[in-house]
Amino acid sequence: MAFLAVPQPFDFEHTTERFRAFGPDLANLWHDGGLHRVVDGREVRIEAAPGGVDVEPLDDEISPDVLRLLGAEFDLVAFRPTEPRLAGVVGRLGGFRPPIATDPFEMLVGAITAQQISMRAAYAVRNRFVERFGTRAELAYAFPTTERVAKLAPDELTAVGYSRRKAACIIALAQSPVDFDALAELPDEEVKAALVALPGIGDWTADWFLARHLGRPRAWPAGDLALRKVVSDFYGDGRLLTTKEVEEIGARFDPFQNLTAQYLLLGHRMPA
DNA sequence: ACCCAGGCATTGG
DNA sequence: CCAATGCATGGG
Repeated sequence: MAFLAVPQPFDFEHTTERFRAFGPDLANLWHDGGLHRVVDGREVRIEAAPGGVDVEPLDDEISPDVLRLLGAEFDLVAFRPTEPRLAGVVGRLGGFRPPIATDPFEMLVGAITAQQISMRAAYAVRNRFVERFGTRAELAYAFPTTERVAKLAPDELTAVGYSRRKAACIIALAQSPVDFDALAELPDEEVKAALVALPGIGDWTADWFLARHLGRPRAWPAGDLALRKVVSDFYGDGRLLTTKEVEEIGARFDPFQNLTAQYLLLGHRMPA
């Protein structure tokens, strides 16, 4: 068990809430007070420690992924909103670092899975997918690889609960030659344009890719139903604001739209 | 038995 | 730009 320092402020429980909130996630498995994930073929356990986390095993291959997973790259020191409603949430959830989804394929498949259906339903479907086509290490599963998924037949995905359209899109994504390393070098709008050109990926999925995989500060998934609800509740007039209205409201949080969205959503899941 | 859930693609105003 | 449609599962 080796100690890994995480930039302060940092709250392990708030940061890992996502991996407990919607039921278990077999690829990011909460077990007995710690988070288990397969990194480079090895299962890693992460648990809370003063000033950071204890990690087992830990080496130079693993630590960058763990730090990204714990949202170390976000600038929480600069994120000091003055707007009262948001400031209240940030004060209450201090040290929350939005987790980065380190693997782009896993992130996009997870997002496609969650399109339109409830998070509970999405987790159930995705876990069946991970269990059937992934590789179990000890407790956690390595997410299914693009190579494996590229060879699947649509029926194998509908069998675990995907719609025919989602099944086709996930297989097409696995077969597509998209270069995620190259994408990561592009500005937000160009990343979005490249992703939205792929079947089954729209504004919502591309925005969450910017937010949760690339950690782009200005990512703002204005079409997200849960975000629309929180923003409507805080800044609206009683009705559910449209995507376009939420998009416009995002400007007042510039350049911290991503942190704002994730704090608002966590605040919504963890009421005062 | 419905209805809604952290959408998308398509068609048609 | 907006409205309507079908899709799959899980929870209320």
